[in-house]
Amino acid sequence: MQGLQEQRLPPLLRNCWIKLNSAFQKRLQPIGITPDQYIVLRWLYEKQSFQINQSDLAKLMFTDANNISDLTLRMEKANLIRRSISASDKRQKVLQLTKLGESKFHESKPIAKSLESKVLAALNPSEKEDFKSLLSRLSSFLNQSD
Amino acid sequence: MQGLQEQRLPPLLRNCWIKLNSAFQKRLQPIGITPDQYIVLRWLYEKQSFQINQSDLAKLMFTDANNISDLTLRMEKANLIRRSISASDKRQKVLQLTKLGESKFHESKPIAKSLESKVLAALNPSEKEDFKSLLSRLSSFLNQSD
DNA sequence: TCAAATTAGTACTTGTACGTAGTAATTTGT
DNA sequence: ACAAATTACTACGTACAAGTACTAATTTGA
Repeated sequence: MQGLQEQRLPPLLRNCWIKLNSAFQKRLQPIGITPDQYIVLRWLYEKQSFQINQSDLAKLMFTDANNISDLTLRMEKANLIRRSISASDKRQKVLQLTKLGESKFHESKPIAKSLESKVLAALNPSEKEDFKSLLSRLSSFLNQSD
Repeated sequence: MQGLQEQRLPPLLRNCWIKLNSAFQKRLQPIGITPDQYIVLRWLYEKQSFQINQSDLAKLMFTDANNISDLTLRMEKANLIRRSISASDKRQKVLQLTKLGESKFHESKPIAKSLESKVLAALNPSEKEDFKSLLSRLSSFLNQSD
């Protein structure tokens, strides 16, 4: 009962994403954060000079308010971020890194980089660009066209 | 606060997979099954002449015994499949489509096909092949190299 | 042959995706 | 100015990914 080599696009995409995410998750385990939490830390670090609220973060991460609400609640409990009511709009919660969050981000960043390099090493330089560009087009297409 | 156009491989992969899966999920909603359940129905239909147990299915779907255990339990409750103890090895559960499962598979198949065509329409014919071949190589690489 | 290792499946936990429905704050339109 | 619409966030439910720990059945090896 060996698995056939799967040729269809959806299972190929699924498998690439799940395995990549899982590899990252394993590598982050000693640090005690998850891949999604790393992405939050990265965005908050890169956007430090802006006031980022949960709805901004949802857009940046191509997800929705529900997921961000859960995710940021878990991260607040883990003392990775602070959530404070915005002065200008009391509906909004402004997100900021804590010291712990920032330090875990710096610990994690080389892990993320090295995994990405490792994966891209499976492709030669021109293939890398082709692949990213195809993924990028597909991603835009899927984001607009439901 | 507009989202930057993301360039890194992992978020691109993540977004493609999640949006594709979500589009499929929406289209399957009237039928009352999920994308993963569709894949199970498809494998059981294609492998009808073999005895497929949960561990076989886990390999075919590149997942593990835990997920298959949950998934097949839900599908058994929904009367989409039957799970019977194997005569030759009492640890194994042999999986079979029910009438309902087979009928929902036939209803879903055109939906799956049309979504795949729609997505591939974002790429021209040579790009399609390149893309699948790159995904396929990445998938193999990730499956072996942890 | 019989104890040890392996295999098949389940139970439980945490994190995430996504749907619906809800509250509270803010903006819009007349 | 004020009712209606919109926006920001939360609560709750189901499905799924992945880890650990467990039972029971089968295979192995000295």
